[in-house]
Amino acid sequence: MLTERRSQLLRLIISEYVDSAQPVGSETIMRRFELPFSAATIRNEMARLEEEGFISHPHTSAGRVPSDKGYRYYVEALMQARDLPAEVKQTIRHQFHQAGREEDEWIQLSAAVLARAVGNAAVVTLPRTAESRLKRLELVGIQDNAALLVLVLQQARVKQQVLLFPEAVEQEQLASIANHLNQAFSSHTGGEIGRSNAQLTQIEWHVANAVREIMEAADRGGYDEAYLEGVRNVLQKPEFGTSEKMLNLLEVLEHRNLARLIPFSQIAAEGVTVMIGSENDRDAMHEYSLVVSPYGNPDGITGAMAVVGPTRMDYSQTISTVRFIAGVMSEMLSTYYDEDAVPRELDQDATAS
Amino acid sequence: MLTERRSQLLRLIISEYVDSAQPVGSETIMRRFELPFSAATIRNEMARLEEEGFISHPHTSAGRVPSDKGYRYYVEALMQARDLPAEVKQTIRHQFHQAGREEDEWIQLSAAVLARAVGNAAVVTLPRTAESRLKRLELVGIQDNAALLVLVLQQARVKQQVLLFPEAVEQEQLASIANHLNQAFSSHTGGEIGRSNAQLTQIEWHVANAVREIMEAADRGGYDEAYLEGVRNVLQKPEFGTSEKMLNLLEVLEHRNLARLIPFSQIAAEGVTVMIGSENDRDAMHEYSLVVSPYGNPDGITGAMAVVGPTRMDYSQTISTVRFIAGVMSEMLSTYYDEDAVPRELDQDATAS
DNA sequence: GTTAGCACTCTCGGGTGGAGAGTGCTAAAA
DNA sequence: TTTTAGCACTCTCCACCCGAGAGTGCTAAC
Repeated sequence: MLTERRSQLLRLIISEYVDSAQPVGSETIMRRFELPFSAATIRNEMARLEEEGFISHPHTSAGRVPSDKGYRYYVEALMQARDLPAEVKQTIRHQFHQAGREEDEWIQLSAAVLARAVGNAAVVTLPRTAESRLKRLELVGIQDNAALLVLVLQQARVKQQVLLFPEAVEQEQLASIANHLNQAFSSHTGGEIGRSNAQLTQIEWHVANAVREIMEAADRGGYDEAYLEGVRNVLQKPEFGTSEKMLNLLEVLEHRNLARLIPFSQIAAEGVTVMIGSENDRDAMHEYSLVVSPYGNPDGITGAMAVVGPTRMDYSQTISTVRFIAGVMSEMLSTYYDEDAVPRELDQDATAS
Repeated sequence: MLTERRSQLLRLIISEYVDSAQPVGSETIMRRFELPFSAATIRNEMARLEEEGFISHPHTSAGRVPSDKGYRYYVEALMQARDLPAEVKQTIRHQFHQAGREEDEWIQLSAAVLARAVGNAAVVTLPRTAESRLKRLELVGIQDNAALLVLVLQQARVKQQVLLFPEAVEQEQLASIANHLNQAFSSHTGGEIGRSNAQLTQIEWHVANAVREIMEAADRGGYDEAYLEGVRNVLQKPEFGTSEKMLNLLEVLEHRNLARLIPFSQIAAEGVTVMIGSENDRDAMHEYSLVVSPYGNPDGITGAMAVVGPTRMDYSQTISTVRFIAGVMSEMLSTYYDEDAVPRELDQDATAS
């Protein structure tokens, strides 16, 4: 494909450009890396690299800049995937140990940790199952004709909604409704609840309907919810000289778009996927790269995390970091939320204080 | 204080500057408003207004720009507080009716609605009580030695946390623990739970301790949580020509700082408070104004909402909008969450289907 | 008190011109 | 055949200047 020397040269160009954000010239690179041949030779090689599309010229008399194809070749063939240093791992783990109490909180924390570790923006979706199942529901009266409906779904997700009744309902009656519905619908999916023909009073049917709606919305929502951190990391980079470019990026990272940012259909079921510049279908992303990884149990509860930054990024370090953090999160997920992590049968042996 | 004519002139200058974002000159304003005196007269008046600090000069030969003091005078004395047009109110109300199911969701929605209505950024804090009281707790097993603790607090707030036990605990036992703790602690505050000397088993004590921690964290957290929308509205305004200024604003609006943005100690308990530029203690806010209002029941559950934008903003329209939306939200809050809205006694008369 | 006239000040945009960086080509050296 | 030195050429960037335009402040007349 490429001669050894040209490969190495490409590697150096990328490394230098990632550092300096300046187009790199033949002279510069020769001095910087004390290469054993002259600038002229490098110019010849660069001309070839450019012919083949690995680097390009912003304008005639400027240095060279890696193209998307160049970065792609680098990621596939040149980059050595080095492991993170032990102390970095330690630091990251430590930050996770201060994780908040609620799921939302620690997902958000993970986005912040990732963003800081790679110096770019990070998006982390909430972990989801294919179809949620009801574990328990609870009705708590808050007014004569209003109650808070709390659903506990599998994998420790909690949903809540205020229900209004056409007439006053007493606390006792709420308890009995909850009781009945728990018996009827425990471990059912939203769809199953809809199709069920359990005997229900009118008011129970009203509640069951709300339960179904919430669960279906949760499933439909799927990866809608995600946390974004570190936008300022990206915006501070030299590529954002003009406020126009900043606004563009901010538009891409709008709250409403976050979930669409991650191309779920195109990422591997496991491991890190890299999408460089125009490899991404979305036009607005053509100047940015995405380093994505799913996390969680491959056939259970999963989410995805992504680093977003200019195509000029340290892919090696970013990939290692994403891989590591995805691992840590998968671990935490099975420790805390995965019901299959420890077989249920062990229950029998257990004693309680 | 100011002669009538100077007042009116100030009003026109502000109105023109808010529109155009350009320093306004004597000629411009004369032509624009067809004033019955000449530019020279206006220049004389402007010189006086400047002497007294209501307007200023960016540089010698530029037009005039309102100062913070000028805006302040405008807000106090010149601005007519006009009501929002009925159809705008209707539109806003309509947007609220599509409100989400969970409290977080509709607070976030309200921030988006406010931001759009005023064309600036908006921050809305979650509504809080002074001290939360436990309404009900629930333990749902998710692994042999882990359970999800769900707390329902007054005002329909829900908190959740995964609890790990030193040994396996069966579902029945969880139910009995929950039962016992519900009896002991229902309608208690976190502090009261801590001081209680109820008879508890070791594992119950473990759970009660977690409950206390969560509740105290929730109270301490207070206004920590807030939603921000419409940053791009602000960033698109002409005052943000340089990316530097954009970064400054983004820093102020960082997620972690949101709650500190609202100077709770300095806002009125009711009605709209306006803080213009350097009236705000925070240096970073000297170029921005804040239009703040609390919402909710004055002595019950309350939150605050604020509009953030450059000092050059349409104060009249912004104030009206904030006032109106705060009203709508207070209304919704008492409809859905305020337990005192309808006296409990009515319960007696109610019948249920 | 108001106005016209006018000199003055400052910004902004366009144009110019050199410095600097880097290229591509050619011809000689290895 | 590959590598290198030399050199003309190109393009950007920055500093500088200049004139147009907008607006002011002052003065003197109405």
